[in-house]
Amino acid sequence: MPQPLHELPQEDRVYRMRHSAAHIMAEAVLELFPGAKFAIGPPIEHGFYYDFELSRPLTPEDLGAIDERMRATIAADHPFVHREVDKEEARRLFADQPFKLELIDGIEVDQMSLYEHGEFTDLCEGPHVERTGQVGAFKLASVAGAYWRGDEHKPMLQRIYGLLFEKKKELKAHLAMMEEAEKRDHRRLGRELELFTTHELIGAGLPLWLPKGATVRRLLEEFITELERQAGYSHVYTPHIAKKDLYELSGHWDHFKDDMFPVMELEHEEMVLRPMNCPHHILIYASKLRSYRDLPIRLAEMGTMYRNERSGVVGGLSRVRAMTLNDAHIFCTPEQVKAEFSNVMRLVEEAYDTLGITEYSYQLSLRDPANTEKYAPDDAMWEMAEPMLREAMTELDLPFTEAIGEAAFYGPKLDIQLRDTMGREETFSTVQIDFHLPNQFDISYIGEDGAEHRPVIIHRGVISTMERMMAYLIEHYAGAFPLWLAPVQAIVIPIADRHIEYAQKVIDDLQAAGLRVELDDRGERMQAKIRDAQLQKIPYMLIVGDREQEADAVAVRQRDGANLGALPLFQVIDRLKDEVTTKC
RNA sequence: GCCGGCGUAGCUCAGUCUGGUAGAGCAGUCGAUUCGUAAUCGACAGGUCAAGGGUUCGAUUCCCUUCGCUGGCUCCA
Repeated sequence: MPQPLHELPQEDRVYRMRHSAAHIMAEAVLELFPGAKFAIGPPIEHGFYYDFELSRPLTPEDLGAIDERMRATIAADHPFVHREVDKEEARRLFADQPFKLELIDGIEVDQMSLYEHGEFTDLCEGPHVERTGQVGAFKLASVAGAYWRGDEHKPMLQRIYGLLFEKKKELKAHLAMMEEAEKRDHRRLGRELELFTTHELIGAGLPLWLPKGATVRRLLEEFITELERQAGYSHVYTPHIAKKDLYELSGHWDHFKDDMFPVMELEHEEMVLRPMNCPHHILIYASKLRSYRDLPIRLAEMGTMYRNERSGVVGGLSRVRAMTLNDAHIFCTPEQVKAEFSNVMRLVEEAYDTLGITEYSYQLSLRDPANTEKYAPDDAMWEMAEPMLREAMTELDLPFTEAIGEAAFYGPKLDIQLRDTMGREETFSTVQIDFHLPNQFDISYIGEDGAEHRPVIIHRGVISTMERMMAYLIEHYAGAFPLWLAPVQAIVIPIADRHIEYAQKVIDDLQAAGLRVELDDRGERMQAKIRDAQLQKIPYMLIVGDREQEADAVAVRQRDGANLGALPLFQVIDRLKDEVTTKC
């Protein structure tokens, strides 16, 4: 006897509701589009989807009609009935459903599990709710294209996404949360706060950093560069282009060509924009004879590179075609790999801690053994590098998941994943163990024994690309950067024109103390100036009127609305400088 | 790259379905106001309706192409 729905844990109940709603939606689509072919429809985070092949594209208006049919099914409160048939029977039942037939052929056992409600039957493992009336609160969200079985060489189907929660209140809360998330979308705040912009004439994925955004970026770069300097890195500069031959040697041309901009023909050579910085750094390593005493050598650079991302994926700052990576390559002996790896992880933790990044996950990105042509062909290398990373993570006692097929072409990676406000996951930090490129470039060091040895390269990016980190931080702080990162740290607001002279003196003192300040000397009322400063998310508003002028003071209002009242100017300067130093 | 959706002033959006060359708020400029913790008042200015082509007596509106933005899919820092 199955357990009644209400006795199940909440997680299981919602899972069943989402799964069942997908069936109900498929039924509605089949009714409205006779002859529709349906593929798969699983529950997902926050809801469900179902993929269909239809005679015409779905419009947002179709969603209304589908929604209505679904509600009728829910009101009818049909029971979900489970039964099992053999393959032959299943093939007969789904004779006009090619996707289902393909699924049936792919199942090992002969027992086919079916779920029915009303007139609708689906090939499905379950489990489901008991009756259609139990599916909870849902809303059809969007239509999208999706490849059959996630393979871009297979036909593209139409996917309908739905949101579903057990209670209406939860659905409403989720919708409100999404609305809030939209307000912190870095593309929107980037425009409102004048951080970056784009222009058609420059091109997709090629953002322009405005003065305020550039200030934040420069501070980030200075921050990480200083951390690296303390951690024993040497910073270098290298050009953004090189001969194509360089990338033929490295293997990029073979494995990464599709992501590179087309070749530029010069008189006698072919040049390319670099898609990665490693070859340049390797040639710096190779520029002189190295001794084991020199290792590890840690070469770092804000490395700007160019990738010909497919047009459908670029957008905002998080996916661009010109990007600057907080890059470094550590050349070390095999014995030093683990220690260097844990040093990098410590650096990541320290950087994240200061930037206020607390939610992230570790992903061990491995090659896909079933698809080895995507990767450097040296099996022995992979068999050595992958366990090395796994062991290092275990020794550091850090939890991680493993992702098959996510490795770089030259080696496995440890990726650190963050989620944006809309819940999309992206790689930020990455640490890669590379035994491949040292061979390609035939680099070496002289060991204690006087013989040549092959170094290992650790590729690592700590705070990702400036673009992606900026996108993350804008959303993370909702544009309200902590004082040390704020492009404008304080704005001085004179109440009337007769206070401008004193306000200018306040500005001078603040600037002399190294603070980034602005003067609002517009002929507006103080309230309007406060409102504008508030919308610009400036951390401190320093208001000066007769009383402050008299006392060599400023009235301090914080971005969160707190009014600290009049304080002596020198005291405010100390307070701000202190807050900048502690980066909190 | 693929499947949808969208592109009207710097920004947010009316108007497009039912073709007759555009309107608001905010921002901007100018003037008045000189004000005590989230929007002072008034005037002015601002648009080859993304670009190109087609249909039409006539296209912002209908059709096609390109570009850009956007939600997904695939791919990735």
